Amino acid sequence: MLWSKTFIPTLKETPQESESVSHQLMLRAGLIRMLMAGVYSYLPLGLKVLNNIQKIIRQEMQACGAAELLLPALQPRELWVKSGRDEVMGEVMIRFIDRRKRNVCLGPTHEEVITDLVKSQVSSYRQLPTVLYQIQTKFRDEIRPRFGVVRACEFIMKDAYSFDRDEAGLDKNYQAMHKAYHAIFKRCGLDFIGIEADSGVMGGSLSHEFMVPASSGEDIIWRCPKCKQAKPFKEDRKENCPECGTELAKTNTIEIGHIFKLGTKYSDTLGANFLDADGKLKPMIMGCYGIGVSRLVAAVIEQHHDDFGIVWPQEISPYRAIILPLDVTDEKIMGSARAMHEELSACGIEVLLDDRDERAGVKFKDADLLGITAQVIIGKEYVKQNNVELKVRRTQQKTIDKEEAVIAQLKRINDA
RNA sequence: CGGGGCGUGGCUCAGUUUGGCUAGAGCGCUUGGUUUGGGACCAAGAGGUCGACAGUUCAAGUCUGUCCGCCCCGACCA
Repeated sequence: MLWSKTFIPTLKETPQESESVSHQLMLRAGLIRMLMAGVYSYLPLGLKVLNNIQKIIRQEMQACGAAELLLPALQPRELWVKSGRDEVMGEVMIRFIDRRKRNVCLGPTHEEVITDLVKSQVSSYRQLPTVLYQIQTKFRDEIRPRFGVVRACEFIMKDAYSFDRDEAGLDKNYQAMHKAYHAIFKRCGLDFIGIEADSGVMGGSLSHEFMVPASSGEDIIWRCPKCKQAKPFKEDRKENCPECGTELAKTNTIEIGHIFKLGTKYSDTLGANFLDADGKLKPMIMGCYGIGVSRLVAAVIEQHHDDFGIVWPQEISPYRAIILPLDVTDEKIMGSARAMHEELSACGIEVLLDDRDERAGVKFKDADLLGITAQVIIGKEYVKQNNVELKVRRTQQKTIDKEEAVIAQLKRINDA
């Protein structure tokens, strides 16, 4: 991709509309722009990161046997009245009346819709378990949207739902999801904490939250600074670590995922029953599993940045590399840059070529700000010997090598 | 919703305390020239209902009132 053909409006100065690091960097690096409080546009670079995260999620969901589908965001309010959550959701759910005078709402989550769907299509124990998921936009009229994409009124969520014949089946699916979540967050380069939690409005017996330590985090967790194995706590119990006695440390965190054992809460209220082998009608045993996909982007940046900008973890970097020809009027430099761009693109490796007629300093600053994992710098002196520089964003270390060698190295990194 | 802060070209801000002539700066943008390895320099330009409405006044970016928007602290959550 050529820089001139995409849309990456970078900001030299920090916009005053933001206070958290991730929000500032997302604005400065041209990932997002605000339309109104809690509502954001994802620009090409932001969308690329989002897509990379979604790709990881899809792979791990598939690995644990979940099938992808897409449910409507526009829903009949009636379903929510039936489940009893029309009242529970209160002002958070956006409701309105359409031209046919139908009472509708924008889905803040999808337990009702999925249960209604599965109920109408599944009637036998032979069809269970069924595990479905979607990646979709949710609408929540938050009391106070903040930290940019971290608490937004319109955001992207991955939500999965399991339907089982019995508790044992639910246990199995719950464990599989728990494991998948670990895999997803690890691949996103996150340092995270799994913690047992309240089920809240979702209801049900057991739930786990996945928390990412970040200075701007809204949730506080207490954990032992010495032994990481020790169970973390959500409330201030003023206790010392049960393992080693050390005083617990306060950690600000962002919640990026939450999984629940719902049991029969929704199957009961919405009548999702199946006929079991013993000829008896029984309610399906449910679980639901959410990941805040757009919020994950912010969480990753909170953990992966330095004074110069974002430092993307390998797998979610919007591009594998950014090529920086330092003089676009120089035939040799541009020839080399284009050749590299073409060869890597031909191998399916996505690279960004900064073809802007800007001074070297501007390109260096922007490249560091964007945080793409590798930078290929092509300057006048090196290009004479067909050499280019490869800079690793994370370490800022540069190595000089032949063009072909750098291409080969980038291919190796991509395969890894 | 309660508490605090802010609103002036695309971005960052000065000017508001103490009202006064055609509303400023830096960055960005356009044109020309000189530059060219860490956000260059010179020159000439374009770009503004000073958040909105109402009021006070000879005169309002500046004073008063109402409203709107955004940010931060609390309850909610992925």
